[in-house]
Amino acid sequence: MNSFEVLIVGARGRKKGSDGERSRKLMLQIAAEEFAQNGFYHTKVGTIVSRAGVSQPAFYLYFSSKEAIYQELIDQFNIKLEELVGNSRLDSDIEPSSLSERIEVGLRAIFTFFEKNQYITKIAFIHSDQAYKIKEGLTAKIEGNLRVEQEYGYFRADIDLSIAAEIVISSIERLTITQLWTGKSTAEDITKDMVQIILNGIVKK
Amino acid sequence: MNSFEVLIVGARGRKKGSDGERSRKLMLQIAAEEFAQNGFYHTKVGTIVSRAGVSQPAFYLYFSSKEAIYQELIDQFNIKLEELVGNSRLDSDIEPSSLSERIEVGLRAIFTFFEKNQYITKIAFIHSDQAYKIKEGLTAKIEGNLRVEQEYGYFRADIDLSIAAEIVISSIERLTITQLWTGKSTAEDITKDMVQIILNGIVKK
Amino acid sequence: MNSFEVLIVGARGRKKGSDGERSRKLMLQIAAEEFAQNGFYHTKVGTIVSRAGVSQPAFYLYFSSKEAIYQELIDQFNIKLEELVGNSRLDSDIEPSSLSERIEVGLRAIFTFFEKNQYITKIAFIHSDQAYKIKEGLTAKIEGNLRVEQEYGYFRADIDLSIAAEIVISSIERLTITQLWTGKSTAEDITKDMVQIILNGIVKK
Amino acid sequence: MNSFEVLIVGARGRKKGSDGERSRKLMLQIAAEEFAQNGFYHTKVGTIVSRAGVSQPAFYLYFSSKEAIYQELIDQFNIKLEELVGNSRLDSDIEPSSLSERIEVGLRAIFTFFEKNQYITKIAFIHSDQAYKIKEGLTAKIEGNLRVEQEYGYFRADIDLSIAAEIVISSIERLTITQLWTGKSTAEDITKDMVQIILNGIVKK
DNA sequence: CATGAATGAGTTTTCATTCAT
DNA sequence: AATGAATGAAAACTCATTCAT
Repeated sequence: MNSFEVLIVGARGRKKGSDGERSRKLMLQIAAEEFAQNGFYHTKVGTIVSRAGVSQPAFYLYFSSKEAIYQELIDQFNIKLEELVGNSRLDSDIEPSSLSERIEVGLRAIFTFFEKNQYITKIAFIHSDQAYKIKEGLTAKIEGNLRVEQEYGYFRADIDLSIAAEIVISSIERLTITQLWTGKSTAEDITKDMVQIILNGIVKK
Repeated sequence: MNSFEVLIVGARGRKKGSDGERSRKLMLQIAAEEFAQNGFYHTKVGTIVSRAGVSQPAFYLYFSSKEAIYQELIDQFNIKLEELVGNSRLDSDIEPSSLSERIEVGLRAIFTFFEKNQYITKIAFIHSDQAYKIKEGLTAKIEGNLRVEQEYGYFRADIDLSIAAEIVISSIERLTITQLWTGKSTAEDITKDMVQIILNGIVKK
Repeated sequence: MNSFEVLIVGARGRKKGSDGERSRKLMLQIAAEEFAQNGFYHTKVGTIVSRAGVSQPAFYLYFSSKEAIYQELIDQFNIKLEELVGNSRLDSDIEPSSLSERIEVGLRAIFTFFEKNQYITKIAFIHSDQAYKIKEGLTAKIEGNLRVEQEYGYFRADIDLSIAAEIVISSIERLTITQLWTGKSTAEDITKDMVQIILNGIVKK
Repeated sequence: MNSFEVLIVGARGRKKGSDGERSRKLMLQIAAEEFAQNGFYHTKVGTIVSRAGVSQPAFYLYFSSKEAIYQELIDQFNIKLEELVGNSRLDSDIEPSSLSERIEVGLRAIFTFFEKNQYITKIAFIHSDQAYKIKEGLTAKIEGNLRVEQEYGYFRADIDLSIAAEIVISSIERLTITQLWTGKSTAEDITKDMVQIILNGIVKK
């Protein structure tokens, strides 16, 4: 930045990066909403910028393409998800709490996360092309956790844990959509019901 | 008509399934493949017609719009699904066969159906806007069936059957995609594993 | 027509030209209605044939193009109009009837003609590109008639008869549309009112 | 900005009438000409933009559709016509000038207006679907004016003024087309001739 | 006489993206 | 940091017309 530019910026009294960063954040936010509600193709760059009150070129100042902003939202989701599940290391040192309680902790965390991040979850986890990969990763994680429990002898040995993990992940997805996001049920209740069924089954013993 | 023409006509089968009907069927078939593989927006009418070896206007001879042919494929799925589950009346007179066997019958039928109708299932059941409604209907059906079993005392009374039904439907969807369509597993095996887990849970008793 | 064709026709038992001629007439009729009501561009060949219950190629069996059938309707109008005004030779041998009566005869004939031939009048006289020419011809005719009367000393010498003729022709057109075709007035009444005004003016003397 | 650029900008008039506005005006102008000369259907958006030296999308930057720009021209005509006739309030206090002079003033104004606004007059007043309505409005206005004169005793009481108004309006239209726009006659002369005939008729007294 | 099937040649419209300033 | 103005490239759709039978 040469002295001339400094003068300009000084004259306009900009806090460094402030205005631009605000536009950028705003567009991301609006894009999340639009993509989540209308999907990638029905979301127009024009809609995003006009809702953000900026011009079309402003969009390309911050995002290289429509794909890019979409991807950025997916990345956002991935990072947050990583923060969530990366930490939940249910490995070897299993706590003394009851089995279902332990599992509920993780499940509830996911539901709560999906509840709080509805837009990007919808985009990344439900609709994007990468949803398959993301779910695959999460499934592997869950399968890993289940395997630990199995090795500890909590679970039956004749269960195909990859199938079990798929059931868990798909149930999370669907219950999030049909129960959580519709307000029909809370993260707490869904978690309880789900764990109950998956751990013990539905058959009367 | 000389003998050569006779051959041609014979080869083309002019009589059975008029030319028009053949073009129509062909386009539907190609469209199913394209929509399933590339989605609605990436599927171009131009691709469908060129693969079908006809001109663009020919498309509009048989379908009023791109949306219309898409919807027709969804309707096709819905009709076939209705034929499948409409008949599976798990009514009062429950047979003496074992519980899991009974349930497996229905589940296997669905997996087999999804296996045989991969394209339209992908379109209608996985990707279309109406997928939500379709699943809702199927979920209700499953919940109804479960409720009958519950009334017969086979299932625990404290289970939320709507949640159970959601778990079933979402598991079917996911396992179809990850196991069945990838060839990782057969309808038979998936059914067995799924029923095992959902009926009895994964916990060692 | 060779003997083979004769056989075919004979076999089908067709009265010569009957069927085809009927289709042709029917299409002309429908076309007249459609063109009059919706104009040239909004009238589709497809609409004409489907209303006539025939196939598209049948149209081209009788008319070489959409333009051609349109032109044929205009020609129809022109022929009929010619029959009408060609005869009305108000030349030298002027009858002893009163001036206005003489003029009314011609005018009433035109209004009645337009009333009976609404569709082709609308097409040829109001909307077609040739309307200008047709009106020009009719205007010249009227001017000719007026000139005869003028020479006989019935009309003022300082009147520009070409302007007068234009006023007559345009009034006929407009009153046909707004009074006659809407049913607001009859040919008889319009004629009287019009002649009254144009002969004597509206000023109180 | 160097002195050359200054020249250019000056030449292009960047400040006054922004570039966009200029493109818009230009397209409106060209469209008026095209629609007037070739009609709605033979006028292609492609012709307008290529004559304006811009790309097709530029058209849609300023007009939502081909219909829209057509309508805008009609609106333009209506507004201008309203300015013209809205003011011409022939109210109670009729001036001492002669009757024909009074009427000539209004008529001449219309002819002059049509002469100066040939394109939009052709479009809106002659060819558009709304021409009928527009003429209806103008006819009512004229009839109103005539009625005032009639009440003042200038006109005969036995005249159907709605018919008279129709004659006036249709004559204006026709004489505009055949005399004014062809250059055969001037607004001044046509007005005189028309008023003469309509006020006093063509009969020698 | 008649048609089922098909198409050439447009035409409007859309949208992400960029240029010049 | 920002934008007014513009566009390349496609896409869906239409319709008069014709071919083969």
